[in-house]
This record gives sequence, C-alpha cells and structure tokens, in this order.
Amino acid sequence: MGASLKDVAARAGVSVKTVSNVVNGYTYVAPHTREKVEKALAELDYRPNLSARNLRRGRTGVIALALPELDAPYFAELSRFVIDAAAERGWTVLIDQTDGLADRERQVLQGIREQLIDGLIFSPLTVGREELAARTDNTPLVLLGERILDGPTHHVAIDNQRAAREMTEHLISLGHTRIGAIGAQDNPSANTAHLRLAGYRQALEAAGLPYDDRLTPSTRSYHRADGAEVMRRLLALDEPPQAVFCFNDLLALGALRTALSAGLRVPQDVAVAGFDDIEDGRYSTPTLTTISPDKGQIARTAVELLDARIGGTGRAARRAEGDAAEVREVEADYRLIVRESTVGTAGA
Amino acid sequence: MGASLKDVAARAGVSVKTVSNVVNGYTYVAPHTREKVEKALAELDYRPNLSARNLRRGRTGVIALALPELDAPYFAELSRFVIDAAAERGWTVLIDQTDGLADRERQVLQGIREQLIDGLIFSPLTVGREELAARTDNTPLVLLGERILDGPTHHVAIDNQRAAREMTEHLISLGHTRIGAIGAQDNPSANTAHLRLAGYRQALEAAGLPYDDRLTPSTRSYHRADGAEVMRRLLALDEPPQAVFCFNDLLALGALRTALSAGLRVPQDVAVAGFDDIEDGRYSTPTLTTISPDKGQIARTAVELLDARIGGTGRAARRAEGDAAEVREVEADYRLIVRESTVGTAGA
DNA sequence: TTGAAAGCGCTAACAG
DNA sequence: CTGTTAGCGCTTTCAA
Repeated sequence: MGASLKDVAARAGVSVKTVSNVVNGYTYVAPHTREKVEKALAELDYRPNLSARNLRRGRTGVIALALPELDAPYFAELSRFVIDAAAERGWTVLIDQTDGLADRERQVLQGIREQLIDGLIFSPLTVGREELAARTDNTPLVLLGERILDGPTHHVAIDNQRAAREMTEHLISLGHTRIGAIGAQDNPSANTAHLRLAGYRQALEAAGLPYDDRLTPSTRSYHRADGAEVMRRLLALDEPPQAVFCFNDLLALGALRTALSAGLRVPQDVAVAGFDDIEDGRYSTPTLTTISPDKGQIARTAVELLDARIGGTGRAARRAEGDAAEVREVEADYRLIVRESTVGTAGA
Repeated sequence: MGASLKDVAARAGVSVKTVSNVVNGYTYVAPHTREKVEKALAELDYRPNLSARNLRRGRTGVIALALPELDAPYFAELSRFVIDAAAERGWTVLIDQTDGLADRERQVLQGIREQLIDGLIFSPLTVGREELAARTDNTPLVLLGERILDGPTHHVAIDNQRAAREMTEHLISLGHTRIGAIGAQDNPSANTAHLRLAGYRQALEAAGLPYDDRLTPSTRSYHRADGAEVMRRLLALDEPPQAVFCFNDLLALGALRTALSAGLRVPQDVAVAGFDDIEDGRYSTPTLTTISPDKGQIARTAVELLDARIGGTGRAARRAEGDAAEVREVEADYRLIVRESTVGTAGA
C-alpha cells in the first residue's frame, strides 16, 4: 500500500491535518510548512486513497453509463462524448452493458453499483415508466434516448417521432409511394421503435398513402444482420418497396448489403435511409441518408443535468435538493442528412 | 445516506459482526438469527457502502481499460469483450480514453486512477519501453495489442508481423505484383504499424518483388478519412497499385470508398484488404478481406492475467507476489479471412 | 496557522 | 455461533 497522509506527516514533521491542507490546496498554510510538506509528498510519491476520501466525503467522482451494447457504433460514439464531457468535470465513467435485457436493466435501476457511483446515465431499451417509478435507489439518474413522457426522471432525447416523419416525408418527396420501414418492435415497451413507426405512419397519412403492415416487419434487434435478413423478405414480396426507412443505420447497412448483393442499384432500384448517423454510413457505398442526432449535445446535456442533480455537497445535501428539483426533459437537436442512398450521385 | 450495518444491527437486535456475516454469506449463523437479520436488511433496504468496504479490503473491484478511442469499432468491440470477461469475475470496468496522445498515455501509466482501480488493461499507441520501465505506480498492468519485446509487463497480442506477411502473401498469390500498403506511421514508437509494415516487406522480399516506398504512404491516424485520402494519392500515381493492404479495417473502408467513387471495380481493378475484422467489413460492398484477431481470446486472456496479478488478497499480498511473478507474453490467435474485396464474387 | 481526535461504514482478529 | 473492538486513510470540527 502506498504512503498515507500519516506517513507524509511523520516525514515532514507536521500533523496529518496540515498535509491534508496542502494536498487539498487550502489557503492558510505557512509557506515554509507547505514547502516541507510538498517535499515529503514528492519523496514518498504520495497518492490519496480514493476509497478513504470517498468514504469520508460521501462521493466518489465516478458515474456509470449504462447502455445496451458498447459495440453498436451509435453507443460507442455516444460513449465517447459522454466520457469526454464527464472528464471535463473530473469524473470517471464506468460502463455497464445491459445487452438490452430487461433483467439487467432493472438491476441497473436498482443500483448494483450504488455507493460506488455518484450518478447514472442510462440508455434503456426495455424498461418503462413503472419500473422507473418503482425504483428505490436514489442515485441521481438521467435517461437517454428514450422519451418516457411524464416520467419521474430527467431525460434527454431527440423528438424521434418528428424525425421519423421528416425522413419519411423526404422519401415521399422523392416520388416513392411504396415505402417500407425496418425496425418495428413487438415488445410494447420499445418506446423508440414505436415513436419512429408512429412518425412514419403520420407522414404516410399526411400524404394520403396507404399503410401496409407487410412493409413494416419487426426485427429482433438492431444489428446489420437483422436489416439484411428483413430486407430479403421485403424484396421477396410481390410488390417490393421502392424505398425503405430503417430505424437505425446498422439496419440500413444490412439492408443495403442485401439490396446490392441481389444486384439492385441503390437508390435507383430501391432507396435506403437510416437513423443515427454513425460514421460507417458516411463511408459506405452508397453513402447513407440518415437522421443525425447531435450526440455531443446529448452527452453534454446529460452530464450537465447529472451534475446539477448531484450538487456540490455529497449525498446528504443531494437528497435534500434532489427531491425538490423538478424533472427536466431536454430535447436535443437533430438534422436530416441526405446522401447517396436516397438521391444517388455516385455510379453505384 | 442509506442504512448502515449498525442501523441494521440495531433493528435486528444483534451485533454488527453478525449482520456482516449474513451479508457476506458466511456459514455459521443460526437460522433464527439469519432470518431476523435478513428481515431487517430488507426493511431498511440495506446496501453495502463500497467505499468503506474497499477501504477495508484494500481493493475496489474496479479495473480500468485505457484505450485510444472508444468509437473506433475495433476498440469498441474489444471493450465489449473485456467488460464481459471482467463482469464474470465481478469486476466493473472504467474507461479511459487517451486519444492516442503521448501525454495522456503517460498519465495512465503513472496511475491517475490509482487507489480506485485494482488493475489496468492498457492498449497504448505511442508509449514505449522506456516509459513502461519508468513507471512508479505499481497497479497491476496488462498491455494489449502492442508487442513491446522484453517489456517489463504482461501483455497479450497477436503476431502482427506474421499476420501482415500472410495477408501480403495472399495478395501476391492472387497475381498482384504492385501492392500498396496504407497505414505506415512516422512516429518511431508506433510499434504495431512498424510490425505490419515489416511483415508486408518480408512477403514482398520472399516473392522477389521490389519495395517501392511511394506505395506505402504514412497516415496521420487510422480512421476512414485517412484511408480515403491516402487512397486518392495512391490512385493518382503514374503506376497505381493493383492491390492495397490497409493496416486496419477503417483505413480499408475509406480506401474502398475512394476506389468505388472513382468508378473503379473492387477487386477487379484494385483489390483492398484490411486488418481487425470489425463488423462493418462483413457488411460493406464488397465485403472486406481482413485479418481477424480473436478478440474474445485477447480480452479473456488479459482479464485472466490481470486477475492472477491482482491475486486474492489485496494490495499487500499483491505487492509480495506480483514482483516475484514472471512476466508473461501471450500470443493470441488470428485468422486470415478472405472476402469479396480481394477475390470478388459479387457484382460490385 | 497548526494539531488532536473523532468518525465515515466496513471487515476481521479475538474473545466468549 | 455471536459480540467487541480496532483500524483502513481521509476530512473536519474544535482547540490551541
């Protein structure tokens, strides 16, 4: 075990308190004393023991980021931003992967890591309002990506429904009348999917186009393989769609692959659009039309909200303020980005 | 602050020790007592304070994973495996992003998070043997991906040079004689790049092909944009290469994009190969020939090595054993995966 | 300006 | 089988 405050104090010939003062940059320390202490500190290569400090202060400087899978590019990119934003506040981020499993998500809410983390940023896939309300753990929480209306917690998300509507309108404006959607979910608490589907239907309706549920097959998850497979089914229909709106970019990349290897030209034979604006879609051939949520803004906002919730003074104070503070729902920005997969310029 | 052991003890009418025994699942506790305690535990919704426990035990159950960027798919995929492997041992993983910056990497080695983490898994980009030797922090460390020979630390990596040679041989076996390589690095401590370049040169030499350094431009980093840009330069040569071996898949995807948007057919006009086997390459069109390191094995091995190094008994014991234990260099498996981008079956 | 000492919540000797 | 008690290293009144 490294040197402790006591060791340093002994070596410098002062009290622990004085060393502590120096370490924590308190003001009133005589220059001479300070010097002695700093020398001892350096000689012993002192490093504060965070467990002890945390125990005393009642906070740890660690927050958790819980998300379905780190290896889905959208989450990887988002994590990057969250970690950076947290680092600016001197926080360290610890990652919890839920795999989108209901059980694991519930565990996260109940605070597996409690007392180790000062706060939690959580991107749920399946848990709903009830689970949230049932939460007994009172670690500050900010939700991401889901829009659980009137939920009891801070959250930040884009307007999924509006974004989906815009994308569908884009496809309609291109003259397509038979438009598929990939990514509907059977799970009734898959909020995001429902909102995107709702946006899609709204746009169809507004344009007077019929809704055909054969064109909106649900998928098991949101990976490339799901998109590839469902696209095969869509293309096998008597009347295949002229365009497909995929509820995330991975699905779109999978769908793209299926279309291209079937010898179809994209977008001439079938247009493909995604959602999330992951980097892959900027380099695929054709490049991918998509909705680009402002991930940096989402991350920064989440961290800020959490910071406000955690407050400056440890658990006791937090509890007092926290409960009083009202819940905030922040809507993040997004943009529709039109690329080759719907308007095609390249030779593909 | 939640209920403490003392609170529970008071409520159950027993001593703290007994409660502790129950919480930690010790054997000799009278059924009746246990019952009482468990009731109190539940009523008070007791959760152990990890800071206190850690302080006492001298370990935290947290390890750090330090890597260049979480949003590079290779690292995202690797992280996933590391987090899963760590979870099996009850460890939590905290992520440090270095952005490959020498300063940040040095900080990581010097233990920014010391006393908060029991161990460190580190995938360095720039630091070399000297920095490693100069390390004063004695948190157990396992290096990833780099092969710093005779280094003072455990590490796990594939044989980069051999893998690169195999890939180059594959391209040669296809009849290509003018083969480019994308991803050389000017930075002399960019070990991985040098090894891959060395493997490439070995293969050329063995086949009696000349080495032409105009065909091996260096890149600033390993992103899609770098691959795209360097590929443009390569294609602008008087005698452009018939095939390019990119030192990672992102470079390859960028190069692919450049080639395709220049109207070239891949692999007929130019073959492209990558390294890492990220998921993108399995769904790009054409799909990407690549080297597939066994990421699961790498992650599991790293976690195992760390576990052995941390030992069962906190810092004191660790120091004693640790220094004695010999350094282990584990070589992970990899496979050459041939896909469309070099042997082309699809219509692309 | 500095020191002494209490105590954060927990675990583990040691007794009983 | 259960209780007492001494710290782990740190921060923080309270005094001096």
